[in-house]
Amino acid sequence: MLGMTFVRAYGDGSLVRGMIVETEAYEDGDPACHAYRRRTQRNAVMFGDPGRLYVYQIYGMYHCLNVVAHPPGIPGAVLIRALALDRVPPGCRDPKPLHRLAAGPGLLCRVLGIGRQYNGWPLEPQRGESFWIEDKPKDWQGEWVQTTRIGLTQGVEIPWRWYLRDHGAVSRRG
DNA sequence: AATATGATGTAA
DNA sequence: TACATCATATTT
Repeated sequence: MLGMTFVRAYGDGSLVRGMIVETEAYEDGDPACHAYRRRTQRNAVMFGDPGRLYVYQIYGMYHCLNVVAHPPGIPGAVLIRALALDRVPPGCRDPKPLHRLAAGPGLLCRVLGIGRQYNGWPLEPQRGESFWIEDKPKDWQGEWVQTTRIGLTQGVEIPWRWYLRDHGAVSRRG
């Protein structure tokens, strides 16, 4: 998904695009995955159709955005950790430079107004508010770096974080 | 530059 | 009790 573009369409028809510059992956059998133990109300979307949004709240004040990645019945998702936005989203009051506005999973949800109301939403254009992902150009080139995931206490050693090398919108390097 | 802490809701 | 975070404060 690195290099692809996540698009947020608002009810008034305006769009904000963000190139995906940092991701993490979570799957069945992975102790850091919310679906590690069993299906619950919170993680149910991860057991459903791929290409839907899995949005959860974390630490009481942030949300994180994932894309369901496996066939129905097999939990797994990709956490979008950072986006390089093409413009300042409507209503944004964060004074940081554009390339830092979505540099982190909690930040990108906050600045794009993504909360649990979008849990389970399909990734496809539709009337009103919607979300989709656009492929990268055919000639697109980018070098990525693979590391361990951030903020975990379980599955710490699994190297399932990727980010675009030298991109300013990455939340942190290393 | 690295480390600590508080804000805060909800799932396990 | 722990947590897929972030901003701010404090210590190296």
